[in-house]
Amino acid sequence: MSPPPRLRTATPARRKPARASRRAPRPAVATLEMVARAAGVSPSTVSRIINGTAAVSSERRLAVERAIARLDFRPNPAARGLASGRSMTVGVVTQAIDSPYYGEGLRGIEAHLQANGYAPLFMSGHWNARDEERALAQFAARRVDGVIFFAGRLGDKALAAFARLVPTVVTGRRLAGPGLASLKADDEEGARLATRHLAGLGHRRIAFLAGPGDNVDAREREAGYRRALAETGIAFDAGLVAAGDFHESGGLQAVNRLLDRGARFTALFCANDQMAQGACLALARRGLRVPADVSVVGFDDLPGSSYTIPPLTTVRQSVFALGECAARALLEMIGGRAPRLALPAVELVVRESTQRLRA
Amino acid sequence: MSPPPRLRTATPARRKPARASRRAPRPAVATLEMVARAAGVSPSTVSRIINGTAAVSSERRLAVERAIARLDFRPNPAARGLASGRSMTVGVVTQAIDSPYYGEGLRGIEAHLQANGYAPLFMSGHWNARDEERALAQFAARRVDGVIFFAGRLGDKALAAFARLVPTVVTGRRLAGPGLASLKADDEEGARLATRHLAGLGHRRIAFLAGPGDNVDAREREAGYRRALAETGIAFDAGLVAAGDFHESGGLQAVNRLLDRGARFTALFCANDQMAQGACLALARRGLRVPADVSVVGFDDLPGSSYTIPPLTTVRQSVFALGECAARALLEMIGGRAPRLALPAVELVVRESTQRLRA
DNA sequence: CTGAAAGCGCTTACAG
DNA sequence: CTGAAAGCGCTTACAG
Repeated sequence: MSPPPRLRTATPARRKPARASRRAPRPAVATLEMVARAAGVSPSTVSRIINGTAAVSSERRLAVERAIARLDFRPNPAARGLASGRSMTVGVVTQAIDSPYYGEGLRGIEAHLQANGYAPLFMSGHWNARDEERALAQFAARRVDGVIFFAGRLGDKALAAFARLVPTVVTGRRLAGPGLASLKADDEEGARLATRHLAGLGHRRIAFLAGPGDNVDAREREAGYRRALAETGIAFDAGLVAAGDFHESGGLQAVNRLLDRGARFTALFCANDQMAQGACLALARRGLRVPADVSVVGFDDLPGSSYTIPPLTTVRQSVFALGECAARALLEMIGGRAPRLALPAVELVVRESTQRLRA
Repeated sequence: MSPPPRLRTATPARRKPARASRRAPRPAVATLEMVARAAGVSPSTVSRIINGTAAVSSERRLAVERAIARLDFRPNPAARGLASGRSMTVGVVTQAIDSPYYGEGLRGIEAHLQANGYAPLFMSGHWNARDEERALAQFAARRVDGVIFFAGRLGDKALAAFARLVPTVVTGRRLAGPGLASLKADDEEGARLATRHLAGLGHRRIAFLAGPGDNVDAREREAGYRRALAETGIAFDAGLVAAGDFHESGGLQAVNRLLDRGARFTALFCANDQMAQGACLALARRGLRVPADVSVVGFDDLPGSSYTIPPLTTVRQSVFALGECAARALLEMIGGRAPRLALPAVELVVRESTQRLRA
């Protein structure tokens, strides 16, 4: 594209005209200097008042505040960032801005950031390290004050290296270092809860749809499944486990494979809700009713999961809270404080896709 | 919060030290001046090369390009924005960053913007004019080069006024003016397609779950429903229409109301997929099978709608494409060109929630 | 408590 | 084709 022309809001780098023409068109936005002139003080003073960076006599303060209001002055963030070295902006590497799972987390991030005067800059990583790296590079170039790395595939090493330059909090893995903090839900505990719920209902043949093997959450969920089996005295049966990919289609295919190879089960724990949804469709197609013939539990509690047919029993970990906590921790780090890394506990949400095993 | 301390990436407003200490810690990022020095040219020349803003002798160009690569130089956007009046940033007012419906559109926007060197700044309007106004004010303060107003409730007047300051494209309504363009899917046509599909299957008693009355899309979808009825010689029956809110819960309640008042219908067209999902649950609870007892059609084709039980027949309007087109149109406006405002046509996606009326 | 001045890292008329 | 210089709109040491 050819370079775009200037906008009406532009502030061209042009020398001031020797003398302003009478009735020059009012510029689109006020500058600090205009406020200072209107209030009869120096720009420094206006800056100090805006930033609360020094005590100022109350009369001046009043005059300045009135001028700000009258001119509807809003500091230019670019100028501010350039002068102060702070951009009041936080980069967020999100894997897919439209993910039903992560979306809520972005909202949590946005809410907390906004409440503290920061603005999020979202960039999609598309679940591949190259795009993630590109996003980080862009963020560095834009001089963000910090970065939230919401899940993703980039290696721990690369992340740690980046964090030395820009304070970073990463989600979905456990990792720490200079400028780096992490936040991780207790996926194993959630999976344990889910599986024990099924066992408590009398089920002994509990199948499991696993997530991608290179995903930490997925692995921990499998660990929780196995731990719960052990705790309830059920022998692990590899024939009841099928690999999935966290998508509906993967859940559907996994159930088909399970059924095709003659696996017999009365309950099914899926490593996430999307797979559970696909699994339910596969079961329905095979004439198996949920929960009459097989009880199904998911994981995540997606927004839509209380309206599936039947409404899905699942494990909730508030992704909104995850986003909020990540943002909070990051701002704490930016502020030079120790980040609080606690997350709300995971909990089981019992709905209508599970029932007691009929004798 | 107390003002955060400077970051490692900061560029503090401090006088240069009288003499640099030997072995000063290498600054986190290179500046244009460093590149210029390394390449033995003036900063102006480096700037011109980067911006392709003037012809430069190829030897210099080579030297500069090498210096840029070696120092991994990336222009500081804040400085750039301040000097040029262009921020290379576009504000996007999104209603809910985690909406299953709009998410895909944000991806479309992001993709097109990124491909053209722009970065999106997302801000949630939460479906209320006050937050939307706040977002616009923030965008103006941040000196974005343009704004995409993705649906929303703000009045046409206010939007038109804003667009005089910053080029704006709005979706979900028809509106034009200085600096303002709009993009609107043909909702009426989509609804007409859906209803005619049902009529074509032999259904005569086709109920309708309407969306919120203050929503343009919702109103157009109702208009399409009525037009299709007229075209196929079916009398409109107000008793077969129930008000909804575009959410699952609203769809569920609307069906309950319909059934409670004894409405009889063999088909149901819902103004969006989320309501269709709630409607299906309500029908299931009343012992009505989809599609055996009632055929159901939705609108939007959400990512999950091919995995509902049964997979939902619906109307697709590519929201991704909508986002892309909006971004394209905006960049065209920013570039002083006439925006292209065409959108891909809506289409009916027939799946398993509809079937021919049994005699 | 307050102002004058330098500086942040760029872009771009201006003058060769 | 190229450089020196001014300017964008702020912040902040420095010096009262």
